[in-house]
Amino acid sequence: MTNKPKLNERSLQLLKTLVERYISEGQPVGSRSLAKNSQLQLSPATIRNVMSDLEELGLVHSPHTSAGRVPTAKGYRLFVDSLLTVKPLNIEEINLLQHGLENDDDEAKIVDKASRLLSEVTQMAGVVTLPRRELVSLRHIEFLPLSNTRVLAIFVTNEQEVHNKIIHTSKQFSAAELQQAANYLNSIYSGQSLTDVRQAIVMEMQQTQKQMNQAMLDAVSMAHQTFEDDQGKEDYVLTGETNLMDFSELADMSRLRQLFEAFGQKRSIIHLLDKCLEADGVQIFIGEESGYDVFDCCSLVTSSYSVNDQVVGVLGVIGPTRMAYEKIIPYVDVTAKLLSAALNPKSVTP
Amino acid sequence: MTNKPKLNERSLQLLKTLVERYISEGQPVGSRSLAKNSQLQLSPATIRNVMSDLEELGLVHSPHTSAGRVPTAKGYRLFVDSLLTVKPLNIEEINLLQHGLENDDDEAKIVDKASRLLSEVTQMAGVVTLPRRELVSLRHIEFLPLSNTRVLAIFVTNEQEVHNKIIHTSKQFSAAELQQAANYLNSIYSGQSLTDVRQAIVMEMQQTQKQMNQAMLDAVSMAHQTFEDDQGKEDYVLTGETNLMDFSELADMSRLRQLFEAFGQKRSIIHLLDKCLEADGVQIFIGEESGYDVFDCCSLVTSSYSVNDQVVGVLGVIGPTRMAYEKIIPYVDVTAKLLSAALNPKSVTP
DNA sequence: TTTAGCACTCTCCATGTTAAAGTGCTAATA
DNA sequence: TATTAGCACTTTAACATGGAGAGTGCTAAA
Repeated sequence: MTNKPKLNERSLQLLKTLVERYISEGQPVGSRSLAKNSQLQLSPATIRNVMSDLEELGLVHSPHTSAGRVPTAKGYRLFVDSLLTVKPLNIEEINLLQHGLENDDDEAKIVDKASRLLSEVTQMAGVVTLPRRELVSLRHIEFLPLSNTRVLAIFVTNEQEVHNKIIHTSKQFSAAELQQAANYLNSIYSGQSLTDVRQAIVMEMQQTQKQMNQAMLDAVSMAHQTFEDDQGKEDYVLTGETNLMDFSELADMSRLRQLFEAFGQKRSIIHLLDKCLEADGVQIFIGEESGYDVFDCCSLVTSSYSVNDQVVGVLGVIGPTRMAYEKIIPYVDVTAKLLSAALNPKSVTP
Repeated sequence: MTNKPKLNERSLQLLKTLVERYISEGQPVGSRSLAKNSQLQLSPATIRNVMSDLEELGLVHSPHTSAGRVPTAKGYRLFVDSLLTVKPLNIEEINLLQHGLENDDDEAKIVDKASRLLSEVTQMAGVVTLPRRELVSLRHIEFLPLSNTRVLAIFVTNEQEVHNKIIHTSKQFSAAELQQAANYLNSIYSGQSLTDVRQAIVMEMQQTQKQMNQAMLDAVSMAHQTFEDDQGKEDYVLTGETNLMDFSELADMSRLRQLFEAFGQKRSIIHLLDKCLEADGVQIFIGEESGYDVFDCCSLVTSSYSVNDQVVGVLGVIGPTRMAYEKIIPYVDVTAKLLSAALNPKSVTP
C-alpha cells in the first residue's frame, strides 16, 4: 500500500489548516472557511476538489453530505508527523513545571506530582509509570516471626524500595534463629541483582549434597519463598481522568464507562505504555492506532524518562484525538526531562 | 418541627407501595397504578387525596403537574426506617460472598476482595476502609544507611504492617552504628503502643540531663523523626465506580464528574465513612442527608466491621437513591460480618 | 487548471398536532 | 363524613412539517 499520490504542497497546506481549524473549533471544516483561513488564494470550489482527493486518501472524512470535513486518525498522523509546528513552552510554563517537581525524598511523591502537573497543565488525564530499574539489587533482608509458622519477610532493594511478604515455614522459628538466617543471607547475597539471587538460590537448593547445616538450608528455603514471584509489579499513577468527562467526543456513557474501566484494570494501559519505553523522545498514538477499541477517540502522547541515563519509565497525557498537539507535545517532552532530573541522584556534596 | 399528623396505616401502606413501585420501575407513580398495586381497595381519586397529604408532608414530590409522584429523601427515610421488609439472602448468595472472602494472609487483598464483591453483587460501587487499629503497637524498627546523612527507617506495627520513611541525620552513620541504635530502640519500645512511644521519646529528648551516651541520643532522635507525623493515613478501597455510570440519575456529566472527583480526593468520602464507624449495624445515608452536594442523588449503605470485637473499619455500597434497599441492606450486613470473620486471627491449632 | 453557478442534501430549529397520563376540583354517593 | 365519579386542565413525549443555513458534487465556462 504505497499511497502517496497527488500530495502536493498545496494539499498539505490545506490539510494542515483543516486540522488546525478543527482542533481549535471542534466543528467540521467547510470549503468556505478553509478558503478564508489558508494563506492560499483559492476559491471554495477548488478546495472542494482537493478535499475530495484527501477524502479518497483517507485523510479526512465527512460526517454527512452537507457537513465540512474532519481529519481521520490517518490525517492526524500525517499532520503530527510532517505538518505540525510545535510551540515551545515559555519561561513561565517551564517554571511552573520545575517548581512542581522540586526535589523530594519520596520517589512515589514525585511521580504523583508529575502526573498531577501533566493533567493540570493540559486539562486532560496525566499518567506516569512508576520507575522500574532493569537491575534490581538486593540491599537487605529481614525476617520477623508471626504466629505459628508464619514469618514476615521484609527486604529492601535499590537503596530504598521496601517490599514485604508473608511466608510459611516448615517449623516454628524463634526471632534469634530468623535473625541468624537473615544475617546469613545478607552476607552472601547483599548487593547482587535479584535475578542473580533467584538463580543462585535455586542452585543452592538443588545441590543439597553441598555441606550446609540445617540453619543455612532453612535460610535459603525462606529466601526462595520470599523472592519467588516476580516482585516487579508494574504500575502507574493516573490523575485528572475526570477532565476527560468534559470532552464532547467522550460524552457517550458506554464509551466513557469502557474507558474508565480500562483505567481501573490497568492492564491495557500498561501494555500501551510499555510500547513507549523503547522509543526515544515523544511518541504519539492517535485514535485507533493504539489497537485498543477503548481508545478509539483518544490520543496518547508519551515520553520516556530516565535515571542514570537508563530509561526507567514513561509518562504522558491521555486526551481526545482532537487535542492541541503543538502545545501538548512540548509539555510532555519537558515534563519527562524535568522528572528525569528530579529523580536522578543528587550530586554528592563533600 | 413535630410533623407526624394524618399518617394513618393507610397512608403508610400507600407510601410503601409507592416507594417500592418507584424503585422497581423508575417512573413517577400515578394514582391509577397505586390503586392497582396497593392491596387496599381504593379508587384513584381517594389516593390522589392521600398523595396530596404526603406531598404536603414532604414525603413525595411531583416532577410536574401531570406526572405521578416520586419519593423525596424524607420519604425514602421513612420507608427505610419503618416500612421496609428486608429480604434475607439465600444460601447461594451467602456462599458466593463467603467463597470470595476465603482466608488470605494479606489484609489488603481481603479488603480489596470485599469491595469487589460488594460492587459485583450489587452492581453499584463498593467501598471498604482499610482496617485501622486503635492501638498500633510497635513491633520492630530498623535503620539502613542511604547516601550521605539520609537513613531509611523501616518499622513494623501490629504484627505485620510494614511502614518506611526516609529521615535525615545530623551526621553520617555506619550500618553498624545504625544497627546499634535500632537494637537500643527495639529493646526499650518494642511492644508498646505508638502513641506511648511518641510520648516517651519526647520526654527523653527533654530530659537530656539524664545520663545517656551520644549513641542513645542519636537513636532517640532518629526514632523521633521516624514516628513524627501521624502514620495513621486513613484510606479506602473503592471499586465498581463505573457501575454508577449506567444509572440515568447520574447521566448528567457535570454531576458525574463531581462525584468521581470526590472519589479521587477521598476526603469527603472518608469523612462520611468515619461517621459510620460508631454506629452499630447497618447505617444509611439517603441523598442530601449526607451533607455533601455531590451525593445528592446517591445513597450510601454501610456497616462497620471489627477485629477482636473492636470496630476497625467500615464497608458499604454507594448507589443512586433509587436502589433496592431490601436487598442491598442484607448484602452489606452479611459482607461486613464475613469480612470481620476473615480478618480475625485464626484460632491457633496446637 | 481553476472557478462560478446551481441543484441537491442534510442538519438544526422552531412550530404545531395529537395521544397518553395524571392531576385537582366539584358534586354526587354511601 | 369519607369516598368516589366525572370532568376540565396541564404537561410531556412523539411525531410531522417547513424553512434557514451550511456545504457538497457536478457541469460548464474562463
